[in-house]
Amino acid sequence: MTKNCNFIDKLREAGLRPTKQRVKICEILFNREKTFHFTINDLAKKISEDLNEKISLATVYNTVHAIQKKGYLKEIAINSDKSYFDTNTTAHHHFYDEDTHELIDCDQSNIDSINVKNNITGKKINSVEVLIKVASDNQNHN
Amino acid sequence: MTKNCNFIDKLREAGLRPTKQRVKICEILFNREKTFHFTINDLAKKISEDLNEKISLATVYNTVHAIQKKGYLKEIAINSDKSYFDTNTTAHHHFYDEDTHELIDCDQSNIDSINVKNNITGKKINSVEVLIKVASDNQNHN
DNA sequence: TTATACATTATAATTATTCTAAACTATTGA
DNA sequence: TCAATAGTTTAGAATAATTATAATGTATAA
Ligand SMILES: [Mn+2]
Ligand SMILES: [Mn+2]
Ligand SMILES: [Zn+2]
Ligand SMILES: [Zn+2]
Repeated sequence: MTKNCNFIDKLREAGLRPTKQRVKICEILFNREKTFHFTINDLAKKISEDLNEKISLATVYNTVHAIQKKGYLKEIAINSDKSYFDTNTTAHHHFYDEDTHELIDCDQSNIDSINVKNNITGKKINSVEVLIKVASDNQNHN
Repeated sequence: MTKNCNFIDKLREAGLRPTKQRVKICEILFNREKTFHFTINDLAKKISEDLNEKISLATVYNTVHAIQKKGYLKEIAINSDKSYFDTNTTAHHHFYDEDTHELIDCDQSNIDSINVKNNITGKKINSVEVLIKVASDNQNHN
């Protein structure tokens, strides 16, 4: 998923037409070693930095959502200001740095597996995820 | 915190002038047996139902944020559409019903205490909370 | 190659939230 | 008691993220 291969086939397999814009966005998102946590704004900024041509904001939204619906991106709820997306689509936990507003993956081995003893009746569990909010150690002591 | 007492003293203790609007909002929020999870919109709707007089939306926002800053309300990040607030300010986990968009407290005894083995260097942990997303058992099987 | 379905785009609309500034009210301390 | 003051409420404007619209452009199947 993070190899420098062509995304034309990948997109096609997902039933998404491999347009220039989609291929470029996939390159940015998936041609990397590490997980990428981003907001639409982060991505749009990265596009305009990396690219000579521009991609309209509507297309960035459309493409990210299309890729997400196919299961290649995960949306993470951190605050109500904006949506965060994650190229790591596996079930995993996060650190959220309240100083930098940065999301950091928390290795599964870092937290023992969570057992929910009693679930809501008639419902099935879709995900169980931990959010660890961290901040600088030297805070202002009023 | 959930007794039918006067909120005039409570607000005053918190350094908030006990205005008519604030007292009314506190009654709605805290004069109840169970935890209340709500969005600003939920609360505004409840106010207009319960009350003959109206409270402006700006005041609802102002008041909820003022109460939250004093530590009597907690903000919960569930999705990026809107903010959720919680009258239960203790550290606790949640179920989120993706069908009804309802937040439900998860009893601490329902999940064994979570131990984060390795924290981010130079940061302190402010909270560790679990979000369990649930949905109806009988989903559409395409 | 051509028709068609799908995608991109600029721009408008929507929604949650915050800001502004004027009118109002609770509190303080003469 | 009662102004002076500081804080509060309010309608409405502004902002910011996101979604909708509709015209134009492009990928693909036949
Ligand atoms: Mn927010
Ligand atoms: Mn949204
Ligand atoms: Zn992640
Ligand atoms: Zn709760």
